This record gives sequence, C-alpha cells and structure tokens, in this order.
Amino acid sequence: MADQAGTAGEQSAESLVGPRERYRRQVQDEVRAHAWKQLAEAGAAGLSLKAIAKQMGITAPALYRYFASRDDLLTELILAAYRDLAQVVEVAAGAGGTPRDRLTAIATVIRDWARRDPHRYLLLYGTPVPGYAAPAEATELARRIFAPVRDAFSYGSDDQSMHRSLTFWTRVHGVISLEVAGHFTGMPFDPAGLFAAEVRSTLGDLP
Amino acid sequence: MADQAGTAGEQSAESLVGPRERYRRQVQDEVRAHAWKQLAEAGAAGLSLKAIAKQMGITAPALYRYFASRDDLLTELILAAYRDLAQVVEVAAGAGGTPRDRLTAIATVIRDWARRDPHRYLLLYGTPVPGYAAPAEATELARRIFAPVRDAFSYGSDDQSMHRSLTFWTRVHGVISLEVAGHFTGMPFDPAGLFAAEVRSTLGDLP
DNA sequence: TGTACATCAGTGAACGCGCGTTCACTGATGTAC
DNA sequence: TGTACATCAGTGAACGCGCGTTCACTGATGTAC
Repeated sequence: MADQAGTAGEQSAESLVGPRERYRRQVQDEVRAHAWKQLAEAGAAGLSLKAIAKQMGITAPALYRYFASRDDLLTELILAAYRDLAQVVEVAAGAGGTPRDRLTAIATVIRDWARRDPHRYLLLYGTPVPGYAAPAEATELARRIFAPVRDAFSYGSDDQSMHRSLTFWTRVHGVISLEVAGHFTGMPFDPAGLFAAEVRSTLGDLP
Repeated sequence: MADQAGTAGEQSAESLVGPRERYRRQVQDEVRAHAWKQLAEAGAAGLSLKAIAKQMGITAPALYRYFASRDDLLTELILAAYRDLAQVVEVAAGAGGTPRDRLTAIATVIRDWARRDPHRYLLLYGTPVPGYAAPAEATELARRIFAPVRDAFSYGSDDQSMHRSLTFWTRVHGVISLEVAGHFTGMPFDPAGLFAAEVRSTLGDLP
C-alpha cells in the first residue's frame, strides 16, 4: 500500500511536475487506497469502481480519467503488491550474514508482510481470480521473489539448491496461507512458534 | 460431487419414498451439479441461482422449492465437500499398516482429491469467501479430517504428535495449494515428485 | 376402475439493487502571449 | 499584469446487464375414497 516512489523513471519527478499532474497523482493514490480497503472487505470479486467513486464523493465516470478499466486497476494493485513484496524480500536477503541468516530473514519478512495485509497476500497466493489473467510482469516478479531464496541456497558446489528452495517455499507458504485464511483459529497453539520451528527444521544443518 | 448415499438416516430410503420425493432429489442433484460447474468456472462469488436456473431451462423462482437461498446452497456445497474429503481421508487412514503407511496414504488421497477438483479444494482451503460465515459443522468436519493425522502420529508414549501433525498438515497443504493455484506452472519440475519427497522427508524415521 | 380433491412444481411479473462503461457536456484551472 | 485560449477533471443521463428474492397464479400429478 506504500507508494512505489523508488520506481525507476519517477525519481525526483515531483519537482518537474506541474500542479495538474500533482493533483492527478494524489487522486490516483486515493483511488488505490479505497481499492485496497474494498479488497480487504469484499475480496477481489468485490472490487468496484462505482463503489470507490461513491466513497470518494465523485461520480463513477470520473474514475475513467485515472484508470482505463476495472481490470486495469486490479492489475495495478496486483503488480504493486508483487513489487512491494519483492522489495521487502530483497532487502531481507541483502542484509548479509550466513545463508541461514538470510533465509531466516526472508521467511520472517514474508510472514510479517502476509499478516500485515492478509487480503493482499491472498490476492497473490490465494485462490486465483476467476476469468482474470495476470500480466506477464506478475510472473516475472514472482520469479524475482523466488530468486533470493534460490540464491541463498546456492552455496558450495553440490547443488540441490533448486529442490531445497522449492521445499523452503512450499513450507513457508503452507503455514502462512493456512494461518491467514483462518484455518488455525480455535486451535490451541501458537502459529508463530510453529512457523519458527518449521523454518529451523527446513534449514537443517545449513551454515 | 459424488452422491453422499452413505449418510446415516438416508439408507435404503429410496424404496420408502414416493415418486414426488424421488423427483425432488433428482432435481436437487441436478442443481448441485450445475452449481459445482459454476464454482469451477467463476469461483464462489460467481455462484448464481439465476444462472443455474437458466442452464436448467427453468425460471429462477422455481429453485426456491429446493433451496432456501443462495447462501444455503453454498453452505450445502461446502459441507458436502468437507464430508467427501473426510470420508476419503478416513478410508485411507483406516486401511491399516504402519503409521508411515497410513500417513503416506492420507497425503496421497488429499492431493489426488485436490487435483481432481481444484475449485472444490480451494473452496475449503483457499481464500475465504468474504462476508460468508461457515457453519459450525464445517469446523467440526475440518477437525474430523485432521484427527486421522493426529491419530496416526500418536504411537508410542513420548508425545509430540500434535506438533508433528501440524507440520505434516501445513507441508501437505503448502505443496498442494501452490500447485492447484497454478503457481508452479512454467517452472521446470514435477510437483508429484516434490510432493512425494516432502512427505518422505516429513515422516522422517517414522516406523 | 373411476372420480374428486389436495399437493406442489413451476411460471411470469415485479421489486430494488449494483455493476462496468459510453457519451456529450460544463466549468474550473493552468498556460501562452 | 492582463487577457484569450486550450486543457482536462468531473457531471448527469443513459445503455444493457445480472443479481437475489417475493408473490399470486396455473396446471400437472399423486392420492384417497
């Protein structure tokens, strides 16, 4: 939900931009904010331009000045979510330390990210939106996120890194997705503890 | 999607039932079949009585003879899915053998069940339907399904069975949910192999 | 075996709702001279 | 500094669509005598 201010090509563009463009971006941000709120409350199927317009005290056609269509807005939200997660994971992976340190950090930030905005996590890794085809960039970003994991496992020479990375990935998502979908509610145990134990167990004797 | 003919209280009821009741059940089954087809094509949010009626060549109000409301139908489908999975898992768990045999069988049937009808699996374990509260029976059934796993891990005296069961559960769902949601498509590896390896690794030195 | 009656599946019109999207337009705002 | 013009955000009416649900009704079908 944070602004992707770091995106290449937009750097320090604020000062080069007139008041009209400035206003434009402000409204766009407001639309996105309302869109995220809707996604949280009604899921991807409940994302509605008319409802957003009403919440903003504006008529619906006005939104077409800012987004070409409803699906365009949805695509933008999905890509923004992927970019945000990618950035968070890359920062965690880049903090240095042993492979073990890095992978523990990656797992932790992914879970924190998912818990901060469960609907946003589910938008990426939950039930696919029926009839909606994700753009190619989404797949690229998903690959980019997976890459820090594979990189951290690619130490030494004997290489089972692909298999170990996939295992890491499915285990991390296994706990997180059941947790954020609410399948642990009412069960007498601590998801954080389970997650930590799972990560430890998955890293095994990793240096 | 198979008929729950084995449900207690309905056994051999067919012969006790007049032609009207027989017809009634037939139509109900047809509605359910169309509902599953819709769920597969448009997700839970796309389940529509009017669309089902149209597909059956009937007017929508006629369906209210068979289901009290749209949400009632959805609830019935969810419970039917849980019951079907519970039965399948219980059969696998009850086939005997070592704990290892039983848990391998459980994992296998869950994955097969999920792959046979991905949308049905996602209805239970995917993104929760927003604004829809699952009935208490759903939670009970979910617990019942988990119970065979816990039972198979509860051998000997030292008891970490709860933790091991949860780990088994999250790992199985981790692979399956990413697989059925299509997050492995385009990646050059075999999900079946990954799943098998994951189950083996999770069972460890289990007898 | 035949008839009268009760049951009940299905109809058709209607309700109010929300959706995405288009179009011609108004009027405020920024910009160029 | 002042004015004319171009830009463009936002409006309001309208389109066709689909949804869940209600209601009074028709007419076929099963059942009881």
